[in-house]
Amino acid sequence: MRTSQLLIPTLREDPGEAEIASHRLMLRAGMIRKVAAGIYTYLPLGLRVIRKIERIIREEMNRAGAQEILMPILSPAELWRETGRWDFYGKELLRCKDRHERDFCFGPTHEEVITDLFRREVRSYRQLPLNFYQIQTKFRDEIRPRFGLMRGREFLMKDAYSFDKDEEGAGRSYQKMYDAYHQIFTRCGLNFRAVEADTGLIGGSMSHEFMVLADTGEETILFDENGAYAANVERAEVPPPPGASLEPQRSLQKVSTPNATTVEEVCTFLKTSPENLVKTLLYHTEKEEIVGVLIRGDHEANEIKVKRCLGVTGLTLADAETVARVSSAPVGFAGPVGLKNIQILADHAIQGMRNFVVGGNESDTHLLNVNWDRDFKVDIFTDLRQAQAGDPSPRGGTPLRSAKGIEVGHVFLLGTKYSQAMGATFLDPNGKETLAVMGCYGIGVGRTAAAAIEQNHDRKGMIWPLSIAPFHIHLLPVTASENVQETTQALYASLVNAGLEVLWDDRDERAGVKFNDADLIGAPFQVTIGDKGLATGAVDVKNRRTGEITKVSYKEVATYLSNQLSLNKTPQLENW
RNA sequence: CGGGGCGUAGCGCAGCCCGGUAGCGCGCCUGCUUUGGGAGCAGGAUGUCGGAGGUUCAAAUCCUCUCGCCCCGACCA
Repeated sequence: MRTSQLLIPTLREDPGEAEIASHRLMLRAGMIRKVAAGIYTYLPLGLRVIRKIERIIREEMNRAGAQEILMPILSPAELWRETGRWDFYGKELLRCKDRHERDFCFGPTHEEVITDLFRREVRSYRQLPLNFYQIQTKFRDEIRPRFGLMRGREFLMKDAYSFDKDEEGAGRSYQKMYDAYHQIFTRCGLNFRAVEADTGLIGGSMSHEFMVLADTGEETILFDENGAYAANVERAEVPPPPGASLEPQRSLQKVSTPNATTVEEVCTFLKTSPENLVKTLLYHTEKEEIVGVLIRGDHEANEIKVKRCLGVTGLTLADAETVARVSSAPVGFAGPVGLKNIQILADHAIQGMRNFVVGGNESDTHLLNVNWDRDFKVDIFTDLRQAQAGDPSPRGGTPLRSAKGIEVGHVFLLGTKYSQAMGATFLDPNGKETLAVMGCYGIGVGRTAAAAIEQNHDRKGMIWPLSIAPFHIHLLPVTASENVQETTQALYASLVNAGLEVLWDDRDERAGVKFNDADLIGAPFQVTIGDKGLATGAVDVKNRRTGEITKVSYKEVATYLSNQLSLNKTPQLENW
C-alpha cells in the first residue's frame, strides 16, 4: 500500500488531550480521531490493527467451537426489564425512544438478547452445548471516558455466551474460553496474566480477568512467585492469621487523644504503631442499615468483600452526621465498645490481636488494651480487608507481589441468573424442562490494541508485535533518483509477492520526515532505499524493536525479511 | 455528581490581569534551491477568538448564562 493512497495524518507534536502513551501515539500516528468524548473514528491504519486483532479472535473462537453471529446495537427495553437490568444498570445504559415512543437502549452487553434467542430457538439437550459470539460495537455511557481507546464510551468488543445443560458442562465451556483467551493474547504478542476476579454487575459464580501488565493499567493485581495464585486486588483473598496472640489481656483504659482523628495521629500521640490499632468504619447499606466494620490500623477495608459478606449491593461510608449519631462522637473517634444495635463485622486479622487501641465513642478519646469478646462482641469474623503486596498467598503462603494491569478480557461463569430470569430452558433426556447454565466472555478489541502499545513503545513511537502490526514492513525510498524509484518499485512487488504487508512511503518528503513517521507508526521492519546504499547494491533493513540496522543486498531482501518475520512470529496454530 | 483546568488558524500555544478590533511556531499553498534522521530563502492563504446575552463609544479581554473538552475523585463487564 502506498502512503499517498492512505489517510495517515501524523502529528509532529503531542496532542494536548492525550495523557498516556497509547492514546498519544494513536493520535500522533493518525490511527484514530476523536468525534466526541469517548467516541472515535478509526482511520485506515488504526482499523488495520483492529482487524488484525479481530482476525486472531475469530480464528481462536472458531477453533474453540464458538459460532459467530451478529446481534443488533439497539435492543428493546422489554428484554432488559425481564432481568431487572433496565433499572439496575443505571445511567451507564444509554436509552432512547423510537418514533412510536418505545424504549430502547444501546447494548452495553448482550446477555438479554442472546438469552432471548436461545429460549426461542433451542429446545433440546441434544443441541447443547452452544457458544455464540459476535464482534460488535458496544455503548456504555461511562461517567468519565478517558485514555482514548482504553476507556471509551463506544467501543468494539468481542462477546461470547455459552449455554450448557449442567454446571459441569458450563465449567468445560468456561475452561475452553479460558484456554482460547490464553491463545488469543499470546498470539497478539502481549505479556499478560489471567487473574481471579470479582463478577460485578454481570453476576455469576466464577470469573477471571485477563490483564496486560503495564504501569498505566487501571487495575491492581496480586500474584505469587510460583504462579499458584493471581487475583485482582478487588478479589484477592487474605488468609486468616496464623494464630491468636498469647499476650495476657490487660485492663481496659480510657485515654484522652485531643484532635487525633487519623491512624497516624493516634499512633504518634500514643506512641504505638498502626498494627496495634483497630479502625471502626461505619457503613450505610442500601437497606438504610448501619454496620460497623473493624479493620486493623495499617489495613484498608475491601468494600466488595464487605458487600459480599452482607449480601448487599450498595455500600457507602456513613457521613459525619450519621457517625455522630451512631457513635456519639465526631468522625475519627468511633469504636466498637458500647456500640449498640448495630451489626459488627471484623476482619479476621483482628482475631489474632490482643490489647489493641480503638476509638472511644467520645470526642478526643480512645481506649487502650481493648479485647474482642471481653469488651465487645463481633458478629462475624471474616476476610474483609484489601490484600496488599507482601501478604501471604492464599495458596501456599509465599508473599504476594503487586502489578498494574489493563483488563483486556473477562470470562464469567454465569450459572442460571439470566436463563432463570428469562425462562431459557431446554428439555433434558427425561423430557424435563431444565434451565440452561450460561457463561459469558468478553474481549475489548480496541483496548487490546491500546494495551499492546502501552507495552510496546519507546520515545519515538509504537513498536508493534508482528501479529497485529498495521504493516509488516515500511518501505522508505529516501532519495529521488530514478535508480531508487525503480528499485523501490521492484522491491515492493517482490515483498508483496512474498506475502508480506508493505507500506510504501511514496511521499515527496525528506528522509528525516519519513524516518520519524516510520518510527512513530512502528512497523516491525523498515527498509531504506537510497543512492548511498544502492551504490553497493544494498538497502538498509532496520528492526524497529532493536534498532539494529542490517545492510542487505536488494536482491535478497524478500528472502531476508521472510526469514526475519518467521523468526519474530508469535506462537500461532494453523487455521480451523 | 464534587474539585481543578481549558476552549483563540489544521495542530501546539501566546494575547485576557490592565478593553482600542488578533499573533507566534509547526503544518498548508506557490516558486527557487536543497535532499540518508523532522531543510533554506522568498511570497501567500487561513480565524464568525466555543455559543448566546449584557456592560461600553469600543469586548478575545469585563459580567451573566450556556455548550464542549481535559485532569483528579466518586463510579465501572
